Amino acid sequence: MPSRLIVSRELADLLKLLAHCDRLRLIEELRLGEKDVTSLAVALQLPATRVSQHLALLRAHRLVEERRDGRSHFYRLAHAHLADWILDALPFVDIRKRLGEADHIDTALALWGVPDPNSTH
Amino acid sequence: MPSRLIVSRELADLLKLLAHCDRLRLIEELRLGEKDVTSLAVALQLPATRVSQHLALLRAHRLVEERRDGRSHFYRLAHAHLADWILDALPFVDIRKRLGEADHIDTALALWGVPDPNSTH
DNA sequence: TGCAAGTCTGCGACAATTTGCAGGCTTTGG
DNA sequence: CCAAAGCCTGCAAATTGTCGCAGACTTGCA
Repeated sequence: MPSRLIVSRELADLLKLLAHCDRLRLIEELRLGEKDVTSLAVALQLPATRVSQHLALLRAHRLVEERRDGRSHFYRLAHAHLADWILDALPFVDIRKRLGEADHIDTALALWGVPDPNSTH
Repeated sequence: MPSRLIVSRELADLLKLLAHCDRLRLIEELRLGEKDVTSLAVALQLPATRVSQHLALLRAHRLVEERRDGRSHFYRLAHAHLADWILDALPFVDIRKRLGEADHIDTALALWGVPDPNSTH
């Protein structure tokens, strides 16, 4: 009955893959649809090589899918609601860090196209 | 507008914290209520020192809370549905790995007290 | 007071990740 | 066919994370 152990290892691998600032931003960037490497690099202000390396990791674990058109490589999320699941983790973020930055989070959610659950209008 | 960057970093820190087999098992072990360090060590078949170190990390990020009774330290989840959120990630696990282990996952979910969504009876 | 159970922290060796750079592959356009 | 654009991979240095061990701390009990 090493089932729990096996599942835990799978989950840990998945979380390890997601536990990087750049990769999270990539996933959120793909929330609304596919983009090519250069666009992603520009959007995230990162060297294209790094973006490519991160995408290779995500691709190896089947979290993103690739489509080639000409010399551009377009990526999209393999699971449409992965980005949603990630944002669901926000309530678990240590509150101390949010002090003085609380509205940054709402702003960020808005920037990512997520309706603000605290807003009543 | 570095808001997205800030939120991504917070989330990455959180995921990094969760991205470890032992810590995930600890969290799932605490799903149904508080337990002391020795019980956890026995349940997970790990040296108590290691369990303590992992718990210290989780505590530092406010994911678990401590209660001392006598010489035992009891831990409980700070967010009751953290364990549920983690299991929600199972659909994102690379399917290749699940081949030949598919029923391990259902078994594990059952062991963790989660109703099997694939079962209709 | 003294000792043992239960747990925590600091430290050092080992292992895994990250990151930039150099070079290679494929496609487009001349 | 050649050159440039766009992207990928391999490699090595630097950073970060892991894990066991030794020692310290607190509590319960004699």
